[in-house]
Amino acid sequence: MKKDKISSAVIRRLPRYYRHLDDLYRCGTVRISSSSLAKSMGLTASQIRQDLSCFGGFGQQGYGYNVERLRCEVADILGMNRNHTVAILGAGNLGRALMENFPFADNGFCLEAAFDVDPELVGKRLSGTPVYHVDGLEDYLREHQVSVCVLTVPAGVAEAMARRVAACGVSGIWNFTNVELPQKDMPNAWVEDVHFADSLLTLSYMISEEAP
Amino acid sequence: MKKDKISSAVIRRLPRYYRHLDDLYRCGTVRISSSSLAKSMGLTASQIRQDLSCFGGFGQQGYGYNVERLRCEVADILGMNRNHTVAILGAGNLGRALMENFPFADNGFCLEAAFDVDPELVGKRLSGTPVYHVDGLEDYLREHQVSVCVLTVPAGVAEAMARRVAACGVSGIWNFTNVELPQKDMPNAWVEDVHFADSLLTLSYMISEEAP
DNA sequence: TAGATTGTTAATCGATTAACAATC
DNA sequence: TAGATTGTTAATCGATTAACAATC
Repeated sequence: MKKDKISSAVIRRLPRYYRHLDDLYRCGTVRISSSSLAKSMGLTASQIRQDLSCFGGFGQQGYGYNVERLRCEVADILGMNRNHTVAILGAGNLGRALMENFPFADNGFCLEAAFDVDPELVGKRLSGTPVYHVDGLEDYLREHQVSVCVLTVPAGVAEAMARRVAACGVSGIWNFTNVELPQKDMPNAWVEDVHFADSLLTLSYMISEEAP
Repeated sequence: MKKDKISSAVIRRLPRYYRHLDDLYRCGTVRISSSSLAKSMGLTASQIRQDLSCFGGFGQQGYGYNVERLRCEVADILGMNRNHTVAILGAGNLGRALMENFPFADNGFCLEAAFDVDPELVGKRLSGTPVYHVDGLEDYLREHQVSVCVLTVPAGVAEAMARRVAACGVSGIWNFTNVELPQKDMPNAWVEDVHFADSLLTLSYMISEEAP
């Protein structure tokens, strides 16, 4: 039975379901039961059935789930077929690493532009993506529908940039800076953080504490 | 009262506590109560007191917490003062972005070496860090105590590299590849994932679903 | 002392797991 | 049909919040 409000615990598991289903699909697996998927993912079958049932009944008694169908359903739930667009703010090492290596298209995003202040970069293309000067950011955002801005700018300008793009109606900010952008200060945009330091410190705790 | 087994929910909040305490410390704040820290972090005071009490009693009734002291305690809990060392596997864009921009030292890690196969890079230094050929990885790890290896290699070789370093006694693997490295297959090393795609897809779900 | 705030115990809430009727 | 497996309801477990005595 479809649920109204999905808990964030469930949402955070969806991309992993997608990844596993995509692997299975590429391997040619046709069907899978909740229990075998659970086994390969290190979850319980109950949890998988509960999670999926938040969005509808995608399985069949006695059979399990059709991999291709379920993969598509999860992709749809995640919004992978909505022609989302993305612009990168800050074409330093990290910004370029994402431009050159991250498969935006495979995740349903079209990378359309990058912005920087470096005159060496502005006007060029990096991996096919045009780099514009940050001064033209607002004009660009007015003229192009951008769903998500990637924040790979220096920490000092992170908050200002976030406010600028949020004010222009961008729906999401993918924040790679170490700066906290409180959701309450960005009333119009969702903020998703990738805090490298938090991740490394978690690992630091684990290795300091005990062996796995 | 010190607890034995700390839940991962608590552990994942510790780096954020550290970040906020460090900010307060740098601003010269001397003391803080659980309720004002809670307010600025968007948590409840109860939760903060519960979390901290897993590790000991760091506060004082009627006063609150001494910022400098609590910052040090959290740093200690996180293992930031253990002279951890780190080596980067894969000096592509992402590896270089980490080498040049990520403050390993501020997080208690000493960046000692990078490994790659590119003859253009091997033998050089990047941001002061020597780059060695991957062929010498095992020899290096035998002679140097490396706590954590950063996995910024192409997906195709990720699992093989992970096994190699785990076999050499590395305690942690900081995994930036999109490949899943099941903890059960790495019995000796903790794996901490930074899955860019999972993060972006979570954001994709949020912006597809509703405004914040 | 009076006021403030902790650490901890108890109550509540939510998420995970187990069980099972429905059914392919 | 018999066996398998779902979707869902109920039971359990764990995490968060509330309350309050202790005490600085």
